[in-house]
Amino acid sequence: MLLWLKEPDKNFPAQGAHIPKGVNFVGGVCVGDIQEKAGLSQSTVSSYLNMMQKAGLLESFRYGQWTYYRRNEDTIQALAEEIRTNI
Amino acid sequence: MLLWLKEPDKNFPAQGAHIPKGVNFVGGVCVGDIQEKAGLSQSTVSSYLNMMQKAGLLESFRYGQWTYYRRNEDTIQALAEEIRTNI
DNA sequence: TTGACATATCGAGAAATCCCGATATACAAT
DNA sequence: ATTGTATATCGGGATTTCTCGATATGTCAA
Repeated sequence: MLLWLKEPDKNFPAQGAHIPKGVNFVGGVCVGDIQEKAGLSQSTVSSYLNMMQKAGLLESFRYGQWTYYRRNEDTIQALAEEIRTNI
Repeated sequence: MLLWLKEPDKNFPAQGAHIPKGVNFVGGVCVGDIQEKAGLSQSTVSSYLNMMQKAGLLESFRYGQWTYYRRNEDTIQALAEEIRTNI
């Protein structure tokens, strides 16, 4: 999922249909689309995304009944760097 | 264990008492010393080390009844780099 | 307010991983 | 040959992770 979210346009249908005007949350993908691509149950995908958000790897914004997730590049890169230097 | 093996001198007793003259395997630590430090059973540690060796993260050499393991920096660094660039 | 939809949470079975004791193997010293 | 020591392998119980269906929560539209 993390890798898919590197290229949302390539891996998911166009997003933002339910995002209100004036809001800026580029690169976010709603749970349903991620779930469909993953082929896992809705509950599984929802909880994975939630975990990754709590871990800081993703950030999420809710618009109405939709929740959009996108990568938090800062923490992802920090983690990658941490691994690379300390492993 | 991987991290301990970054600094064998610091984390383990002096090695090489059973390594024959003329052989060059610096930085290797025998299973028994790793097991003692880990506080896990002998079988567990042995199998972990074996797995890591099969995965390419460690290399091992046997001298008599002793097996010495040390880090394979090349593959470890390659893995780290792979993670950093593709995550 | 009711019904429909998107997502979140809960409880639990299936599968994988962790880790052990018992035993096998390999080598060294007697 | 036999014994002792270091490591490897095997079988299985305990724990954790994975994943699901059922249900709850929140939101929109009629």
